[in-house]
Amino acid sequence: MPDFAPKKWPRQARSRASFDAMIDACARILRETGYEGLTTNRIAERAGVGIGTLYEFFPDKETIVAVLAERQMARIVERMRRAFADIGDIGPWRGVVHLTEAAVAVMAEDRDIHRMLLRQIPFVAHLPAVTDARMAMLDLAQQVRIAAGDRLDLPMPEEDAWLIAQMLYNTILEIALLDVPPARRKQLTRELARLTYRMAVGRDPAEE
Amino acid sequence: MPDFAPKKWPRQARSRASFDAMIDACARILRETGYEGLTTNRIAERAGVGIGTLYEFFPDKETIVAVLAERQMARIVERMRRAFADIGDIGPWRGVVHLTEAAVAVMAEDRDIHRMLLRQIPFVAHLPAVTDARMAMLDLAQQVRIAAGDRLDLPMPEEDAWLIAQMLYNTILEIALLDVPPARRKQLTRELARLTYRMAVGRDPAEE
Amino acid sequence: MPDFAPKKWPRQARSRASFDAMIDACARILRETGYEGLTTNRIAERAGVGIGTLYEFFPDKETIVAVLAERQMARIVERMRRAFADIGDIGPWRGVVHLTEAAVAVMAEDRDIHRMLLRQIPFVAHLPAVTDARMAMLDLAQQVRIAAGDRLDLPMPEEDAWLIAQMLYNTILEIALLDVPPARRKQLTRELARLTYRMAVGRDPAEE
Amino acid sequence: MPDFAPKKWPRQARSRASFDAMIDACARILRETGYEGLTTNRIAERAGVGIGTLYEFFPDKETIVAVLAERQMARIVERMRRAFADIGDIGPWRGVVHLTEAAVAVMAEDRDIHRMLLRQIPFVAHLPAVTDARMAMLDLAQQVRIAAGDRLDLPMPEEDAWLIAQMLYNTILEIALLDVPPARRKQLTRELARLTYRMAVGRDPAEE
DNA sequence: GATGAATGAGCATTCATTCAT
DNA sequence: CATGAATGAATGCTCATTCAT
Repeated sequence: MPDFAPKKWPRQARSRASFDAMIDACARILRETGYEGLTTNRIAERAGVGIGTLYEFFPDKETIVAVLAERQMARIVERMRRAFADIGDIGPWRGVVHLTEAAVAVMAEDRDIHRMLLRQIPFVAHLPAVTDARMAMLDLAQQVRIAAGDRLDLPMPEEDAWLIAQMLYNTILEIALLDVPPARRKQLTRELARLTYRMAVGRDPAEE
Repeated sequence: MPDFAPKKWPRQARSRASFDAMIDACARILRETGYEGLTTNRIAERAGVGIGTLYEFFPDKETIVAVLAERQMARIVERMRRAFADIGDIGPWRGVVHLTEAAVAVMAEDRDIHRMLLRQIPFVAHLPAVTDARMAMLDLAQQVRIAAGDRLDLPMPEEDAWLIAQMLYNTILEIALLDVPPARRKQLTRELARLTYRMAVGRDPAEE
Repeated sequence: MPDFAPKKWPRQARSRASFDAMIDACARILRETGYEGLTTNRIAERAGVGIGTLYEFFPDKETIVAVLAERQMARIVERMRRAFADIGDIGPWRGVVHLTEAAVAVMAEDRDIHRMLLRQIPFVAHLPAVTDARMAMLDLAQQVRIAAGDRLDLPMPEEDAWLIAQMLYNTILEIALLDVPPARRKQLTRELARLTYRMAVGRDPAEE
Repeated sequence: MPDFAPKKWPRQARSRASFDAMIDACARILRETGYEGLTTNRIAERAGVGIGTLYEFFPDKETIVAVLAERQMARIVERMRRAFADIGDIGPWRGVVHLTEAAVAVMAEDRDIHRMLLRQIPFVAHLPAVTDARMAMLDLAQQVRIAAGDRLDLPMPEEDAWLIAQMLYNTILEIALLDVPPARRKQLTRELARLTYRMAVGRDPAEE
């Protein structure tokens, strides 16, 4: 797996503007035409820079996509971090709901770009930034476990956490990409939280 | 969404051989070089037929992939059908385990091809044959519900079934594609069954 | 210049039916899709015969078109022959008008097919059948000369006849292919006859 | 009807050279092999540029031909303009002769290329540049009328002018494409002028 | 540092024609 | 006689990438 690193990072303001414009153009083209409409020449054109400049910063097309994906994932991770900070002592069940809702919300926000990135461009799923974010679901799973106090009595804690993380990641994404009204999405999200709680704790949440 | 139907189906033995050889060559090239190495000329060459013959049967490259995917999905569906027939009265918990194991087993069998098809070629996920198979997971979810003997008391049956189906499909695929020893895969599968049971029934299976 | 002769002419009724069906299919496809939509496979299909049968009769695609063109030209020539026979002693000016009108009428009748044949398929113009028909205009030019009694006093009779023939052929075709109401076409035709008369005789027709 | 415009016009000297080389290669190949031997790869090769460069400037093969045709037509129009300017007060009959001779001369000059362009490539006839040049014959027809000093007394001035223009355009082209010695061509041209004069004025030119 | 003209390997696809049955 | 499955040379065109300016 190549590492998809830019040839150089922008140092000065002007460079940074070009760099960002290219990432931005990439996102816009992706939204408008999908991955098969994405060409390096088009990116440069839409970014208002020469094609030569593009290759000054990026070694190849994939890297531009990778950087875009990393930025998106960073946004998601950041938002999740805040959500974790939020939960305080609102209680275990409400904590789970809050985290799940936060996750669905961030991914749903830039729905189109995430759909392209995560569903239409195979190599993106293998980007460290993405697999890391995915593995971050383990924390959520862990959280549920804690929420349950000491009652988590699954026989294979590690494996179960991994499985729950898989299920959460995929289903959160699935819900987030759904083209339905926000209310509907919230409904499904809550129900997903309940199922997650059941999985981890073995019974329904007492409260609510 | 085009319908990816062959221009014509083979009628005679000779045609059938060519047709199958092309589907087969497609699978082999996919395994060896991935989707970006798959070209119509290469398929024809590897199948030992002229490129013209390929276009005699298939209107384009995608359709060959689609037919390959359909065949694979048909194999899976068939195997699942047999698994459903198997369960008889082995009891609810063992039934769930049996079905989950069967699902993982079929998908794992042709692991490489399924990885390419379902993870590397975006449009395959939208093929009717694939979405149908995916929706068939609803049956498995339903089965778990029945296994629970009326004890299923989730507040939104339809939504919950959909969610469970999503989780099962994605996680089964995830496990099946894992490059681990069969024993490990079996372990994870069993654990997935347990989590599924918990989700649907709200408690651990009594027996085992 | 190849001679575009069929490999064999149909001898029996069944053959003749196939042969005609192919010529016919050729005309229909030409009308519907133009020359670039004309393929031998399509001709065979539309004619309801196997592609092999087509090549049993015709050595190549061009020959089919050539035979179609010949048939059309034969129709034209035949009609012109009748028109010549018609004129009798209706007087020189009316004779010229009659012949010109007849020519425009035949070509206009199958306007679409003639447009394709004579304007879209370059080699058709060089077919003997076509150049012959074209040269037949010399007769019409001659007729005008006779119509003028002995007053034709052009200095280069042969060259003038050739020039008049060129002008007549091209302009008759031009008028015939015009997509205008028949009345308009008739008007232009009459006017063409007048100009022709002027050219050949050097003054306007006395009668009318 | 597409508009056959280049994707971009050459701006710098180097571009201009490539551009012209391609148009030139197109003309050469046309002369040597006819339209069916004209392929984009061959044009690029003969022009000494990469095939990519060709598509940098032209969206498709047709457009190259169209630009070549436009250049040829421009040459013709320019020459005709000069011929019109020439006539001054040389008298009506000599004016007509001069214009007709000029028209035949320009077209005959690049005989081979015009034959290919105007007789072998159907779509060229429908190019604005060509239909415009054709309609310019109306001016010549008009000129003849003026030359006649008000004596033109045809009943349908507009229609007659159109008819005369058709006859002139087609016959001038016919004469120009003839593979005969220049003297012969001149002879026919003069005779054509005489016939035109007769048509328009109704009598032979007095002078000469 | 930025540019953009130039590149060319490579791809999907067509269609006239053959020949074994 | 008729067939139609099979052919493959050839075509138009794309696009990631380079490098001279």
